[in-house]
Parts: sequence; structure tokens; C-alpha cells
Amino acid sequence: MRSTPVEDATTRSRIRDAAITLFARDGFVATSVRSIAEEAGVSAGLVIHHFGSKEKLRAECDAWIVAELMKNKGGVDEGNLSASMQVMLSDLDQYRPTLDYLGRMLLDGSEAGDRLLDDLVKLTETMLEEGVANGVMQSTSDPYMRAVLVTLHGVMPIVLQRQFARMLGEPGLTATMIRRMTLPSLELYTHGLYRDATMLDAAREALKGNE
Amino acid sequence: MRSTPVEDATTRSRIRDAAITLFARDGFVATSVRSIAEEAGVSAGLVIHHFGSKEKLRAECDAWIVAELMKNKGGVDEGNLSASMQVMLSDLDQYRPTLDYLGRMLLDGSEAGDRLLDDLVKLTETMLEEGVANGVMQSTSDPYMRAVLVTLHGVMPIVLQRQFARMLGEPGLTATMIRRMTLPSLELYTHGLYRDATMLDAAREALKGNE
DNA sequence: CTCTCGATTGAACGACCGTTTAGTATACTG
DNA sequence: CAGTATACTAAACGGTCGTTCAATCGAGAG
Repeated sequence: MRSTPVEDATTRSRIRDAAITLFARDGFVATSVRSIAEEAGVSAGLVIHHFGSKEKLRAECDAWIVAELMKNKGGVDEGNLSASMQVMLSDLDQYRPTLDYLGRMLLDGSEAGDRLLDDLVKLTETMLEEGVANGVMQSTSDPYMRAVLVTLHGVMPIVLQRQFARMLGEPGLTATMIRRMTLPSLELYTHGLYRDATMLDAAREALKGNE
Repeated sequence: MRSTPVEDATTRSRIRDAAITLFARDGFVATSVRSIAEEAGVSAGLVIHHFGSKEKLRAECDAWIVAELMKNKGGVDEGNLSASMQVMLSDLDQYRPTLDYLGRMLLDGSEAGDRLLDDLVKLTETMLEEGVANGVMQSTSDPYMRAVLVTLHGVMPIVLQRQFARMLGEPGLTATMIRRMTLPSLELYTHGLYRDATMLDAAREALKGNE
């Protein structure tokens, strides 16, 4: 029999979970190996013993979160990363650590976070292209830039969740927040903000000038 | 004659500028007092001598940045914080340190950053109300939430400038980026993203259900 | 001139950091 | 059974952290 039967559900995974919690809450630099060890109920030496270094532990946490994110993609063709995030947002209590950590990853500019964001933009771009092709979405002068904007608008509640929650008087990312932002977001994406094209035309004119 | 004639333009201000640069670039926790001292060309002890502690230095940097931000508001009635930020974005080279630091402030959830964001939301809410009253902007089911969304969308390029720049192949916040995002942003705010209200109506129906 | 006081430095302090090491307990292998 | 590999701890190491302290310098006051 192997000594580590499932390679997980063990001390090692408890350490990783503790690290994910603390990295997400306090950030990488502000989290000490000793505090992770304490949260996991082990010694600091054991953390290093299992993961080699704090940096390698971070890399493993990153990989774990990315895997978690991809897991919920489902099997159908429609199943993309945004849908996965939608699933998570609808079951907040279960996925809060994952989402919190995701926000940190995107902020820290970690390797994994960068690649994840690139994937998100690519998926969004495809989705927007299909929307335009199907006639349900407006066309644009700069499809890639619009995909970047829509993507960043989408991850904004996760990345800026602290400020977002504070302004709504909520203790963190709550279902109430998600529900309340749904209509205004869709209103913006349906009717826009401006009632005519005055500002847009002015900008077009101005940009044509100094090109 | 006083020993510190203008109370600034001295070593003290050089230390503060160095701190702003490094806090903005690396974050508060990742910046050491010694590195600030080196950047300013002084000893670490002198930094503490002038500001009392690293935390008090941060508070003074916060206050300085907020003052810098308010300075550009101009005198006319239209002069609000957003206009000030617009001024800064149009003269990037001069205001880059200020804008970089501003992004950090909003992320760190510092006291000053929170208050600044509250002010921005309030100003945005007023601006949107006037827009609706003047008939140039769409109305909304949740004015405050829309103001929050529009505000956060507005600061997003500053807060997420690293990712934003990386995805456009730029080295940082550049005039090229600002120019390129102008049209897609205004397109979204003018025509929206969806060509009809299918999604919006569906969401309205769904929310009416589980209220 | 002396006295005083703020600016400034370099060394030192104690705390905490990530990591290493030596050692113990345990459980599988042959 | 002895042998070996692994989980794990406690202590220690070297380094960096924010901060303190004693000493020096220079300029203004009397």
C-alpha cells in the first residue's frame, strides 16, 4: 500500500487550503509561512518540507485555483470560463475562497493570473464575435479592445470586491450584491448610458483630427 | 529667518516623492524604509526622523496625492473629480506617479482611498442625475448602483493598469492606450452591447420571481 | 565667541522573515 | 526482526525589517 493513498485530503492539502485562504485575505507578501502553518495546525518547517519554498507553494495554489475554475466549465460547447464564473457566483458560500484568491491573482500580476486573464479575454472576444454574427450584439470599431473592456468590467466585482462591498454596506461578496448589480449592468449593456451619439460623434471627430 | 522656509522643496519632500514612487510601484508592504531612503539619497533613520513611522509616512503620501487630485479641479461649476482625472490622463507624463499611486490607494483599501472612492461615486451619481434630468442620459432602476458601476468602470484602467497595459502590448499607462479605449468605451455607453432587451427582460422576470 | 537646536548619519536593537538542520516518531519493506 | 523512507517538530541560522540611539555637523541666536 502506498503511504499517501490519494495524494490529497491530507496534511498537504490542509496546508494548501490554509495558504489559499491567507493569500486571498492578506496577499502574498503580507502572509508569512508561520501563519500558514498555524492556520493548518502544523509547524513552519513542514510547510517548506512539503512545498519546497513559499514561492513554490504559491505556484501550487495558483495551479489549484485555475484547475478549480476550469472544473466547472461543464461539457457542452457553450461551457466557457465566464459560465464557470457564473456558476461560482451563484453558489458563493462554496466558492468564496476560490473567488477571493482569483481576485488576488489578477491583481498581483502573477504568471498564472496573467494567462488566466488572457484566456478570459479570448473567450469573451469569441463570445462577442458570435453575438455580432447572430445579430444579438452591436458591432464595434475595435473588437479586441471591446473584449478587453467587457472582460475587465466582468472581473471588476471580484477584483475590487472590498470596495464594491463597502459601498453597498455588505460584509463581502454576497448574493445580495450580485443580485442588485444584475439589472443596472444589463441596463447599461442594453440601452447604454447616453441617449444619443453626441459624445461618440465628438470623440470620433476629435480622434480623426490628431491621428 | 525660519530654518525650514517653505516647509517643502527640501529633503523632506524628496523623501515623500521617493515614497510615493515606490509605494505606487511595489505596494506598501513590499517597500522598505531603507529603499525609500536610498531612492531619496538619505539614511533610513532620517526618514523616521521626519515622519515618525512608515505608517505615518504613508498617511502623508495619501494626503498629498488627494490634495494633488483636488488641485486640478479648476474653478468652474463643472469642475469635479472626474474632470480632474481627465486632465491628468491627458498629461500622462507629468501625472503618472500620482495616477499610479492612486491605483494603489484604491486597491489597498486605505482610509484615504476609501473616502476618495466614496467622493467619486457621489460626484458620478450627481453627474448621472443631471444627465437624466437634461434628457441626455438613460434612466435606470437603481441610480446609486449604476453610479457605483460607472465609477468603478472609470477607475478600472488605473487600478488594473498593469493587466490593461500588458494586454495591449504597452509598457504601462500610455496615451496610445487612452486613445484606443476612448471609442469602444463610448460605443458601449452609447449603443450598449445587446441590440434588444431579451437578456434584460429575462433578468427582470427572474428577479421578480425569487424576491 | 559660545550655546542651542534641527538635520543627518551609522551602528545597533529586537522582532520577524524564509529556510535549514538535527532529531524523533511512525509505518512500510525485505 | 532490522532497515529505510517519510511525516513531522523544535530549534537555530542568516537576513531584513521598522525603529532607536548616540554622535556629528552646521547654522542661527545671544
